[in-house]
Amino acid sequence: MVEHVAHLDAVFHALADPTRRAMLGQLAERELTIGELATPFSMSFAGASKHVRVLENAGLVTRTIRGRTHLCRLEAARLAEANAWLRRYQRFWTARLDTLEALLLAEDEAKQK
Amino acid sequence: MVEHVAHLDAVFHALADPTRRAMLGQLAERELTIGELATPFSMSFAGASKHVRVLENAGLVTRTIRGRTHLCRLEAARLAEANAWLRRYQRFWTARLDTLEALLLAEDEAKQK
DNA sequence: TACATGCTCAACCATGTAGTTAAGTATAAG
DNA sequence: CTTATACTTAACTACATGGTTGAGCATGTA
Repeated sequence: MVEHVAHLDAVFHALADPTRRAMLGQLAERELTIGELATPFSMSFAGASKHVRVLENAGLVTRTIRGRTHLCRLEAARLAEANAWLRRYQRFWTARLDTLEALLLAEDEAKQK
Repeated sequence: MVEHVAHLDAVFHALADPTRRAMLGQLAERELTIGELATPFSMSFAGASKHVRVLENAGLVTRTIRGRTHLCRLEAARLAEANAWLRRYQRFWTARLDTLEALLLAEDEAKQK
């Protein structure tokens, strides 16, 4: 919980682009190759490839090279970090989730006993 | 839930900088002037002011001009939008919060009766 | 009135980003 | 062996970003 800071820079930057968010949306359905990720967008192949690279560098996507195709998979851990950061502010927009958080903490304590 | 897309660009971009995230952290404690927001950082006043402008443009901060000082307040609605976007991926990193989500839904249904 | 304070704006610099095209590499298929 | 496919890399353009300094504009204060 200390060098996550650099992660957050990369993750939030990666998420700050609609093309990349859409790519993650696709990857939430199933693993896709670079080509499959590129086709929905009116953009050169190389351009899409660069977006994938950004997602990869942010740790949001992992790549498995299989022959000449590169299979991409959604990697959620860094999304969880971003979510964890945001959760610190949840009390500002709703009290409901505070209750849930309390439930979680209680659950954790129960487990630790 | 349709032109939120542009919001998300701005919000995630604003969050992709450690200085700005730290500023939000300060604003979570209490309202602060631009000067107060600037002092913790080894950066010119004008530089800090520009960061605040970015937060403001992203809708994360509102400003109240009071005499010659500008009071800044955290505005959480856009953070909530970002969180809502992330929540769509929660199932990928934990099952626990799915349960909580189910609880919330059940709660909502109970209230609607 | 004069001066200090809080902040913005404009101009500038260095670097980064998003996109392109073109060429190169490796793998699969004929 | 030859060609098509999947992808990367490099070079380039245009523009955004993060930072600076210096000037300017209100608003307090003496």
